[in-house]
Amino acid sequence: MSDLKIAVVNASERAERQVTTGTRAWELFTETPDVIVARVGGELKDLSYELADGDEVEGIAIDSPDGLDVLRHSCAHVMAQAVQDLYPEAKLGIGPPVTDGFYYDFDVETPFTPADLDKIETRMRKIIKEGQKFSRRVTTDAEALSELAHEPYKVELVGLKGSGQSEDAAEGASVEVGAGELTIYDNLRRGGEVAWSDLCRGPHLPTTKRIPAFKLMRSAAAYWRGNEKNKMLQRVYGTAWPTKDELADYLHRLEEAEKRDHRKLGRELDLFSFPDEIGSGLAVFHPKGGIVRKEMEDYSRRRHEESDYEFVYTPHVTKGQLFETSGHLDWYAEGMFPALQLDPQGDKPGVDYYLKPMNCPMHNLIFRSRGRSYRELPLRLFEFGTVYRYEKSGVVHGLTRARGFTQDDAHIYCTREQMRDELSSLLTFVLDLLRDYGLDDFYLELSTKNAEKYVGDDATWHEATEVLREVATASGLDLVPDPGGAAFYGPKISVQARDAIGRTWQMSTIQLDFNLPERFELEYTAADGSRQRPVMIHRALFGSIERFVGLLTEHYGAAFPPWLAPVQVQAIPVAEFAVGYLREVAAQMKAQGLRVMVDDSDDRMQKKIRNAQLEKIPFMLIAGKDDMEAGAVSFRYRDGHQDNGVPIAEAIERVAQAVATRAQV
RNA sequence: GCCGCCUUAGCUCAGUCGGUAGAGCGAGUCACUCGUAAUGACUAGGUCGUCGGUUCGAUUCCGACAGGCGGCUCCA
Repeated sequence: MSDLKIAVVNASERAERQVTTGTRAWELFTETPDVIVARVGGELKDLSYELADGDEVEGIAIDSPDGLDVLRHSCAHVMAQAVQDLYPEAKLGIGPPVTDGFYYDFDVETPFTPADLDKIETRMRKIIKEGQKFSRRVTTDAEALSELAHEPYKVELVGLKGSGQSEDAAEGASVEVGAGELTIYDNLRRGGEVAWSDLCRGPHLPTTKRIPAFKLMRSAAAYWRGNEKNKMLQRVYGTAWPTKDELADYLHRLEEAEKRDHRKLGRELDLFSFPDEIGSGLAVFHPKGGIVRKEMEDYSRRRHEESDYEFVYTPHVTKGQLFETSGHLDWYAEGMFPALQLDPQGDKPGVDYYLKPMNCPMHNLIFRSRGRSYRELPLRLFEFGTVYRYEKSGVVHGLTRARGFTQDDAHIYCTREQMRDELSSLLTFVLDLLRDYGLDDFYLELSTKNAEKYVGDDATWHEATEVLREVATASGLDLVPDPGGAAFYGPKISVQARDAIGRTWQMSTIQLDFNLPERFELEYTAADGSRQRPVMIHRALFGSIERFVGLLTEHYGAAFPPWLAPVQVQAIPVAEFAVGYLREVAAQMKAQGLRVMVDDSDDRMQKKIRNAQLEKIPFMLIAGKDDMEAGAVSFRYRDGHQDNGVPIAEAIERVAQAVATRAQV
């Protein structure tokens, strides 16, 4: 038996240790029970890993990002074991950790019901209680293939690994088969008996008992290897946490998110609806939602005016020829509503008209309507343009994924020399405007050329991409690369925003287009009299106004800041005698353009307060005898705090000020 | 588009093991006039998503379709 020199490291310290041959990683962490795996030389290893000379070992706690992944991955294994215990015919797909949880895919005859999930969960608790050991075993492709002969999907993964394709086999497949050696994990009962085995790269928790808290969430179908041509498997989603409290917090967060659902709030607060009679994915805005939307649009319009955009209007339908020129019918016909055929003559087909899926072809026609000079550039054409896309039935979702929506769309035509300044000021413009709507947590994504699918020459792509990268970097925001993510016609930056409860939404896109200027043969006359092709930039800030209304509804939980609130002030008389007095005050506020309602219903005051509270109105203005005698009013805010006896003029000023500064109250 | 689940009053939901339905909120009327989250009483409101099948009889069972929800795929 010889001695090994190893080092135990963590973020702040490094300790050299001598241990004997055969020492296992767990022996280094007996004092730190929250360590569940070890990182050795950059790779995560089971705690049963046998140390080698020179190893640098870091204990990974269960509540660290890597630790959580291991916990959830192990929990997925326990679930798969439970499923195969209960349904022996179930074939295993893959079972990786995901954000906040895990899933495992199964091929079963009949899909799981909620009652099945309860049974599986009960079985899992039993397995966890047994404290089965996750035991790693190295195997060969041939051995694995024979051992897993009854698991067709695992066999397929082993085959893909052999051909070096495991990385793109499926999202999550790399947790089953890695690039290196092939391993199987046996779950051992106390006596050493093998309870269950699964092809897996690991690492895992030491035992099933180390799963402190979990819950199965739902089952749904998913295509094998994410390809819709493949068979549908049944996917069971679960979540797992280092403590029961964290599980409870997580479930609470989901509940809170549900309360903010814009579809629910839209109905409750009478903002918008989706009448079946109109069709799936097509919204109508009610008066109150109309105010939110109009305020958003009005402010956006004003800012665009200040930034030298010119406003254009274009129709919603057009002859198919336009979309042949633009290429939309080649590339996106499936996503467009079918053609309307006009004026068929006997057996001769008529002319096909299409609802527009994008505004750019129309804007190009405006550019092309007469000769353009370099003196006009950059030319910025802006439109709230309503477009229609035939979204597949399963993806339509409230205002966020609709079949008819309005883009705050602009196309900027500039010279190649102007491109850099234009993009730079554009990004600033975009971020400033989003901030004015109350979003302030952003990062950027740079989508670059897909080598398989693109038009235009490499030099242009390179230049444009680098300009986008410089502009993005200069913003100081995090920049996430999205290699190969660009559309075929040009690279783009997209702005991602985090909302009040930490969810990210893709917001604005700024996209170069090398395709349409060619297809439409756009030209301007340069200073030297030559004809030049302009650079074309597509940009939308909200993407879709409907979606942005939905996003802000969820961001604010419908408690909009006063400037966006459908009703800014609800005036509530203590009793009927105060109605006239409040009408007087309300009239003065209305004269300043404020949105005020006087609740003169015969409800009791308490009920009126409750109603205004439920409607999330920013200012309640209450008056009774005391206020009337003092020429004052009393404020009550959404958080319940009060400010009594405020002189009328001061009260009006307070509200007007909040609206003017777009403050939240 | 694919898989599963769901659809009863304006909203949220009970209910009918096959014999045409009920609550709360909301709406309307009346009474009450009250200082910070629900005053009381009464009234109206449903061809139980649509169409077809089984049945003496279907809101209930079966099928198709539409719409919704959760995922998957997709998102110019």
